[in-house]
Amino acid sequence: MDTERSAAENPSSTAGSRSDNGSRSTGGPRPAAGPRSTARRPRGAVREGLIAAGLQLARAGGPDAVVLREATRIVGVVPNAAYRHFADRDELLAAVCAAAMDELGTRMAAAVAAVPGERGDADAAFGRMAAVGTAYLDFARTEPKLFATAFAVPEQHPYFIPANATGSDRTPLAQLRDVLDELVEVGLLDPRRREGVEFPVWSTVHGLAVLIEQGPLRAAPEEDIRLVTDKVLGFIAESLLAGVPESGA
Amino acid sequence: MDTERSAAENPSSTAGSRSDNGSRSTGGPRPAAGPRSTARRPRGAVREGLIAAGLQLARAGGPDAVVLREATRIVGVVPNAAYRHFADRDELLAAVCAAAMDELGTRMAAAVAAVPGERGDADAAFGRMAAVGTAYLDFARTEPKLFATAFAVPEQHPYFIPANATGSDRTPLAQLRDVLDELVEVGLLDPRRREGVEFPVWSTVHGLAVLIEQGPLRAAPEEDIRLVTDKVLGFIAESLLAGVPESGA
DNA sequence: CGACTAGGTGGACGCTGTCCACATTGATAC
DNA sequence: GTATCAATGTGGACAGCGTCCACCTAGTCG
Repeated sequence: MDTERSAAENPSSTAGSRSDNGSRSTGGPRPAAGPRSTARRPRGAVREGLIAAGLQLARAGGPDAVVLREATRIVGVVPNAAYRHFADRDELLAAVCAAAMDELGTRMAAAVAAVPGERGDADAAFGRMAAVGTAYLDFARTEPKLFATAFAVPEQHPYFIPANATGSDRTPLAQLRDVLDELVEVGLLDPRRREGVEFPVWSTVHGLAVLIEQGPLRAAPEEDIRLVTDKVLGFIAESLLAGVPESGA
Repeated sequence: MDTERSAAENPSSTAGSRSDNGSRSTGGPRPAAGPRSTARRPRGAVREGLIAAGLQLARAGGPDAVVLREATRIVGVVPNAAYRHFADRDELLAAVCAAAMDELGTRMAAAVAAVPGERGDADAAFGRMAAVGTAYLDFARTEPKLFATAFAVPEQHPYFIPANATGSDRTPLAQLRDVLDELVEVGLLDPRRREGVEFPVWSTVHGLAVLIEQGPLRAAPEEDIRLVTDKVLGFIAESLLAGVPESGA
């Protein structure tokens, strides 16, 4: 929540005693706390900082809270500085959305990795499928604004920016596909039903998350939410695994 | 680019052509065309007009395009006049969202009513279930911005405002429940699976609509969209109508 | 060493939501 | 019939926003 580079908390100085008056040089008594000098940060620092600041704003207030001027304020630069790194506010927002999506993917990957059992083990496969769905919903519930932001990419900007950064092979969809493949491998899912089945599953989980966090169900009491969630997840599992020879159990 | 704000400059106020102008011109130094009259429209006209204007803006640009000042401009009043009818912009937006949801419900009802066959007929029941889902998706596809608006109710404002206006007892959820009940009546859905099953179904259809219209699938080619849609709807139908094995689970 | 450029700065514009004080109306109380 | 009053419209103002323009500076490279 705290930015390491927030040295610019100076209170808005509307009619300020701006010390920028005199020319540079002269080794003047530059106030240490207000380094308003130009072009001194390491390369890419401002851009990274703006995205981080935008992410912080999005976490607190959703996509609409990603305000360009506020982000620059957090970073400690003047609003126009942002235009050296982003064409406009939408491009900044798109980068923030990508970062939010990345965080969703990271959390899902962590949840999946936390399920014990090697690949090939049926119980583990089932557990990982559950983990994928649960992590998705958990993210939506614990970080609702960030979840909304991940899916608030402005029009004209593509989803899943070919990120070279954190492994883009860990997008939510990729992870879902992986776990579905594993279900087939261990025999819990009929291979003939595999093709394209990620979309019904994704739609269901995503729809539930959206209805609960942003939709008509958002005001429902916690108990109802749990009931509905169980019903929906149970429906998916039942539908997916239907017609499979009961292995023990 | 704000410069392309464009459009909506037409002075066509949706409110009646009630010429309030001439009756009491104070004579002199007024621009003749100036709509300077005060408090003369029929009761509720401005409020209704603002909602209609907001709906029109939402249809074209989504919830963010519901700009208070623009709505007042369309109606032909000064911005502050809106504050006599709505506490703030969010309250106007909430009313517009309710109207958008109403339109969704109306279209669904029309689609359901268009399916021939009396209640009790299995084919008709199945057709109506399909109509509910298809109408939902059709609305999302033909009016994407309005669909987004229907689900963009500001926090603090409740969904499904108890509208006495257009028969809004036919909310999307109510219609879905109704058609599911009919499926049970005609024997297409196991009564034991009926309880709460509207939520998985709703989640799936809603999730699909959101993913396609606002989410990562929005840039997909039309053919893929159709493929995914068929897959998802098929999945629901199959899962719903499948004879349930006597597993209590 | 001088020129170029990436990246910072300040100022300004039009737009927005919202607050204030004021004006006019139609209805109602006397 | 007139005075009062709540409802409703008006005009002006403010801060905050995104964005454009002109300028300046630090570091790099020929």
